[in-house]
Amino acid sequence: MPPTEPPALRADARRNRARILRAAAEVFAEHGAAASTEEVAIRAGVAAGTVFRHFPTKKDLLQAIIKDLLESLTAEVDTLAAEGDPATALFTFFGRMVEQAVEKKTVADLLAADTGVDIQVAGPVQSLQTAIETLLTGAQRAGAVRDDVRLDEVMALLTGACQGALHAGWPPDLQKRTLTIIFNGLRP
Amino acid sequence: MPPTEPPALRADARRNRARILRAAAEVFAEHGAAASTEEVAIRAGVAAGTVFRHFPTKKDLLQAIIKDLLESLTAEVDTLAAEGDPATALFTFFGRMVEQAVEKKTVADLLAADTGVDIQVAGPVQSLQTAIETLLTGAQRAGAVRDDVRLDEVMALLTGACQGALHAGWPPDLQKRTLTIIFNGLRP
DNA sequence: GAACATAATGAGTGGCCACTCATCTTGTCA
DNA sequence: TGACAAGATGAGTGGCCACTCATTATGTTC
Repeated sequence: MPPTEPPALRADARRNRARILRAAAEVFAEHGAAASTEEVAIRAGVAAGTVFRHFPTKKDLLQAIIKDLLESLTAEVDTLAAEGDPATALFTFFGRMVEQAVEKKTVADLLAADTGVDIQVAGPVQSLQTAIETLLTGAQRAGAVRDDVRLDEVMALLTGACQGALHAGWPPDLQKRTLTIIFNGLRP
Repeated sequence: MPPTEPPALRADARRNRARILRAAAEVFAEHGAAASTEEVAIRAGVAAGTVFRHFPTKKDLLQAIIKDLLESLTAEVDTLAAEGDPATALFTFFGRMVEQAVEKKTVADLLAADTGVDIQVAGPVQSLQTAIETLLTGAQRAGAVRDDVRLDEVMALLTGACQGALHAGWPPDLQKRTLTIIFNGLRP
């Protein structure tokens, strides 16, 4: 059996935990992983100690946020894979991802391995990758992407575009034009 | 007249200044802009105070390094423009730049505007851009790049590739394959 | 080679930030 | 409703780091 379920949280604890997660998502999105835990506590309307009671380490907090983010991205990919046109779904996702990167510094920190992509988030990362792989093979079957393009190249282009867009602050139309070039490179 | 030339440095001061610049280039290349000034001082074999005598602010030191880097990159572009095949010079430079980014975190910090691309380095940045523009128009005249590709798109792809390569630590063959896709996207 | 300006030194200083803990508060449950 | 465990609080603590300054050393000049 799993090593004994932890006892249920008290009502106020559950409420505060949720507040902290919401606040942290906002703060890290705005200021990146460099934002202070104090800032998160303030935004959550909670004392600093409370944050550390729920997340013993800043890294734990960051990884909780990143895990959520990964899961929502994976969900988005799954939706696209199920409902979208296979010939364009991959490209649509690229656009969405770059948009997100510009508005959420968390995305960049997630992609920049140094912040600590640890065993804790390895699973979600894997899920996202396989979801994207589905998009890729779908696009290839539809003849929208060259057959010799591999997943790691797609991931590389994706991280490059996100990092570039965030750090250099690409305006929307530059995002579009740049992605168009990349898409051209992917097409047969 | 320019507001009075500062008096010549003493011999030891000149020597130490050079040492500090060399040490800083190494340290920032290895650890990025986050490296401490203390570390630079140690590597230069000099007391911390001496570093601050020559560069009153850490930012000043960083910008001096970045300025050097920009100038050497510009020189490299100029050489390529003068000697290389216009049809491939732009692509060659892309490869060189990404290589550099992987081995020098300074490059990434330079491209990540937040570290402080200030008026101080605006000139060198401009020079590099115009040099790259020469490469671009050369490649377009040679029919190697589509005519509707603009400089800002090339810069965006370049920063994206560098950021991605550094942060995700692309191995050399992934660098090559990814750049190939980008080059495909640029071709007519 | 003495006098003096210029430079080097390194032990502070202050600020920021992750993290702790003794104390007080509050939800829970009999 | 009272007792108690679980939780919240916020003033520390320690470590790191940019930057300072009184003191000491060294190049330069006549």
